[in-house]
Amino acid sequence: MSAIAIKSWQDAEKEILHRINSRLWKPGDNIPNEVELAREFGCARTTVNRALRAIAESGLLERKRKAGTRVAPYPVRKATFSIPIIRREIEDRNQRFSYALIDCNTKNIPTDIRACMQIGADKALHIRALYLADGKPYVFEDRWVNVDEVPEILNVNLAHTNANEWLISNAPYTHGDFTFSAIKANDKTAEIMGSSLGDALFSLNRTTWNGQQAVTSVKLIYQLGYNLHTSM
Amino acid sequence: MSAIAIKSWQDAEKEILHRINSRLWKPGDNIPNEVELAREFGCARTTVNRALRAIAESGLLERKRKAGTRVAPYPVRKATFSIPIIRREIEDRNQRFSYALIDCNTKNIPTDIRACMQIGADKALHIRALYLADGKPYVFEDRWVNVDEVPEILNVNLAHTNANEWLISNAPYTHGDFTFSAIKANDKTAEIMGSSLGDALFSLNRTTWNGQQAVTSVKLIYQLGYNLHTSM
DNA sequence: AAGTGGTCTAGACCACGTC
DNA sequence: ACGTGGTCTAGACCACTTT
Repeated sequence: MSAIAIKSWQDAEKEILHRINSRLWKPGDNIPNEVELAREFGCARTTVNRALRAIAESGLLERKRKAGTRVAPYPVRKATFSIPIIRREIEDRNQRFSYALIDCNTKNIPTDIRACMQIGADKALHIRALYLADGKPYVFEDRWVNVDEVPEILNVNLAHTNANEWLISNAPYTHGDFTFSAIKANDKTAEIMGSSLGDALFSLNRTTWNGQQAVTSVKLIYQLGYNLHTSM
Repeated sequence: MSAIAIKSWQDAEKEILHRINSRLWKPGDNIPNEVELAREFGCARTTVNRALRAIAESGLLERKRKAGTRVAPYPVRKATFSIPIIRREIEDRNQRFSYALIDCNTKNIPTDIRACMQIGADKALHIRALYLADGKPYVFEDRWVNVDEVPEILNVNLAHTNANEWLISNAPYTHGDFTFSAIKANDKTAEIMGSSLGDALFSLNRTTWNGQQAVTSVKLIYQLGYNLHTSM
C-alpha cells in the first residue's frame, strides 16, 4: 500500500513512531517481527533492527526474544540530562565564572558519607567551596574525596583550581549515583548563599566510583531559583 | 602484547573504557580509527563502530568524520532517568496506591500556561488531583489538557480514572520539556499535602507535545522528603 | 582531495525464552 | 523444539570535515 521509501534506519524509525503515535499499533499490541518489517520496508533486517532498538531504548517498545516486539502498555519513558562542569554551566548563561575555596582539609569521615562511599580509610579530603556567577553565589559544594584513589589531588592548590574541574579531567569514573532533592536553607547555608533562612533550594548529591573504589561524594546546593531542565 | 580476545561489541567497549580510565588514552587525545582498532582487536569494523558509538553517546568520546575520535577533554556525561506512571512509582515502594480528584473543569488558560503550551484556544481542561501512598499524600497534580488535541478526555470520569495513567495510555506524545525545581510550600499546598508552611518541596513541570500540538502541561509537587534518583 | 565516521546489505550463527 | 531478537562479518558506498 503506502509507497513509503525506507532508505535509512531513521526513516524506519519515523515510520514506526508514526504507526505508534497514530495508534495503528496500540499500547500492548505485538508488532510484526523484524523480517516482516524488512520485507515491507524493502530494506535489510539490520536496518529495521537499528530502528527498533532505538525506539525500545526510549521506552516506547518492549522487545523479547521469541515473544517479539510490542508497544509498551504503560511506557516508562526515558529522558537524559547532561552533567556539565560548573564553569561551563555558568559561562553558557553568559555570566562570568569565579570560584572561592572556603576550606579544605583531611579529616575523619562522618558516618553518613562513609556509608554512601563505602570506603575503608578513616580519613578523606574534605572540601567546601563556592562557585559564583557574575560574582553572586551560584552553587555551594561540599565534597569528600577518597585520597587513596586520587592521591594526586593533595598536590593541587585548590584555592586556584576548583575540584569540580580538576576531578573531571583527572579522576575518571566508571559509574555514579545521583540524587536530586529540595532542601530548606539553614542559617549556615543561607549565609553562604546570600539567601534567606528557610528558602527552598535545589540540591544534588553525587557519588562516583572507579570500578570498586569510591572516587568522590559531593553535595551541591544551588542558588534560589535554580532549576534543572531537559527535553526529549 | 595483551592477548585480549574481542568477541563482541561489549568486549570492545570494555577494552576501550579500560584504556580511557587507565589514562592510556587521556582526555583530549585522538584514538586510533575504526579500521586500526578492528585490526588490533581482530574483529569487524562494524563491531568497533558499535562500541565507539555507545561510548560517544555516554559523552566520554567525541567523534567527527575526518577528524577522528578523541577522548572528551571535559566530558559532559549524560545520565538517563525514567518517567514512570505515578501508580507504579508508588507500588514499587510497596505502598498502596490511591487517588483523589480535587477539581476538574474547563476554563480560561492563565497566561503562563498559555505561553508554555503555545496553544490558540481560550479554554482548556484544568485538573487538580492528589495521588496517595498508603493513604498519605504523595504528589499533587495541577494539570492543563489541550482538549482540541485530546477531546476524548472529556468523556472520561476523572473521579475514578486518574489523568496521569489515562493520558499515558491514550495520548501519545512525540516530545516534551521537563523542569525540576525546589519550591516553598505555601498555605494551600501545605494544606493539601499535609506538610508545613514553608517546607521545601520537590517539583516537576512537564509539557508534552504531539507533533506541533501541545497535549498537556502538568505541575507535580511531591511530598516532603521526595527525591529523584538515578545512576549511571 | 582525501581521510574518517555513518550506514546499508546479505547472509550467517547464536542466545534467549516460550511452548 | 522452535521462533524471535541479538549480533558478527565482509564489503561497499556515502557524507561530512578538514586539508
